[in-house]
Amino acid sequence: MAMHLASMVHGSARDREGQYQTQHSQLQHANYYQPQPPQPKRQYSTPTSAPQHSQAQPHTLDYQYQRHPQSPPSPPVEDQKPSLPSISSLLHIADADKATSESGNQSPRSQQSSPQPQPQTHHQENLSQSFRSTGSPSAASNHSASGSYYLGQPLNSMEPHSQRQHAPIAQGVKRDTMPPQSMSPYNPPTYVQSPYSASPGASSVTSYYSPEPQSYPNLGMYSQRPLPSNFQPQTMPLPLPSPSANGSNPWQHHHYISASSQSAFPQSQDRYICSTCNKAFSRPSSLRIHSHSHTGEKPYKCPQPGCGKAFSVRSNMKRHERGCHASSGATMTA
DNA sequence: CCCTCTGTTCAC
DNA sequence: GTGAACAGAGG
Repeated sequence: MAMHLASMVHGSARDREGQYQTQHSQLQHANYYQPQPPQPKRQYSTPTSAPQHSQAQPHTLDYQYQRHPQSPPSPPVEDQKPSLPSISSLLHIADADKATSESGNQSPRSQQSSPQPQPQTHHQENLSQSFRSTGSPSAASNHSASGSYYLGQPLNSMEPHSQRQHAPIAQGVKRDTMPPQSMSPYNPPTYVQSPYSASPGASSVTSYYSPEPQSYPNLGMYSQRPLPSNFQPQTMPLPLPSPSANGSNPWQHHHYISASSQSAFPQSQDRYICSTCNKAFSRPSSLRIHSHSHTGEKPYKCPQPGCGKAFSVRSNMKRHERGCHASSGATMTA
């Protein structure tokens, strides 16, 4: 797959000008599709789902979608983990004044490299990541091991259509307690690099697609649970506990579900839960697409010149083309 | 086995 | 006409 992506990335973007269907390539090309650049006005806003983004796509939430639930992008904070204070600084400190207790905070330079507002952020990050990982504190330190997405975005926008047909699980769980701030582990401040290809792991991981102009809200937004839809979410130690404070990890004792138990449940069940609306999906990709409804992301733009419409779902865009530009465009190769 | 992509279908 | 979810196909 990786190679596949890679190949796509290579010769795609321009190859299919008419198809603009290389999301993969998008990650490399900031302008994924926009055959026609001039589209100053917003086509429309989605009143239903994304109240806030009406103003602009650049959302507050970043969504770095990593394709591997189990190997999320190593957050920059981790990457650029506060390196130990340089010896010189230490010396300096010891020498001059320890009172400053520089050691207490991040090394000065680490801050510059990773604009981490406060250590807390890091904490919460781990927290949000870990709590669903498996409850294993160790997982917290390296959430990459866990396979969990979490869709936790500031928007409280509940699903407009409210769980269309199934709202199996999580319904009972109240995430509202989740403060937006704590929700986005990887906040924009964390990445200052280009919004595109924001995925920190882009370098190493085949961070395939990051079409949106704004970096992905990231996995922080999603939660993948190894649990069946019928499994009660009560185990979810979500919000409140501020374990980091006292060191006693709440997750520690709360066991999710044993492997054996897991096997008991069909894995095909909805395992990916949108933390925003608690809707469950059986596929990560579905969840990702779904997330667009919350974020208002519309990565797929109608290639037809003059038509600035954008869609969050590719097939919808295609359909739009067929329907609206069938006669005019016919750019569709297929 | 898991994932993404695409087309289809439903609901508004 | 469009948003959104599902299911099948393909990798």
